[in-house]
Amino acid sequence: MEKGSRILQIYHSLLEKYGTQGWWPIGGKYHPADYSFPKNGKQRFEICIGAILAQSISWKGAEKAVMNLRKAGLMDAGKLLRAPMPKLKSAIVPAGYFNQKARKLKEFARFYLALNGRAPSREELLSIWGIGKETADSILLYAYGVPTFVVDAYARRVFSGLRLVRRDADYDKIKQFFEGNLPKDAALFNEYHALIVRHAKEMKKKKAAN
DNA sequence: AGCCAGGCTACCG
DNA sequence: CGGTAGCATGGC
Repeated sequence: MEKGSRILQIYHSLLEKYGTQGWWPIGGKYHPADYSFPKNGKQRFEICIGAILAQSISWKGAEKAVMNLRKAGLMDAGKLLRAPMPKLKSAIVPAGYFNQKARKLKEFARFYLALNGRAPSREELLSIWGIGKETADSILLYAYGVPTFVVDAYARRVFSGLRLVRRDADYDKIKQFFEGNLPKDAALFNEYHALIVRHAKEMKKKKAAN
């Protein structure tokens, strides 16, 4: 069997095994099998902020920081941009790296305002300080519904374990491998990414139990 | 009690 | 160029 053709099969078996995941919580709630988010600009901005806050930290911490920002009235590009640094930093403490992330949020807020409602390109996102490939792709897929595949450490681990990608393959190469062997469908990419993470976590649990 | 989480930048050789 | 220290917190 050719490697690429297994990609869709694996998706179906993961979906059968774990069911729909509802990867991105909106308003503190998960919405499995509903790919219609974001419903408005506020939700869209919040997903972008969450994507930045979630860098190299458990989602739990990022989520707490998102809640704090909302409570502080900062879940708005203009307000976030004008917020005093100490206030911003203290709100995002649970997400770790608060000095760096405060700057990242400000840089993103400025960029977001300048978009004036239009969708950004991947290039534009990558040009922002603090936004790398994975965060850019997460924003495109989850905040804008652009069918772009999000590669993360889990995808690398799972698929190099299956010998389908090289463990040291570069980000865009892995991304192309997925995108080139799947229908270009945002809902599918959304679910697949979530299933990969779910699967990786299940494997880890199993390993820990041994 | 250390390791690792839904990464990225800066700097080193 | 590729490799890696540094960034910070919290859960296990």
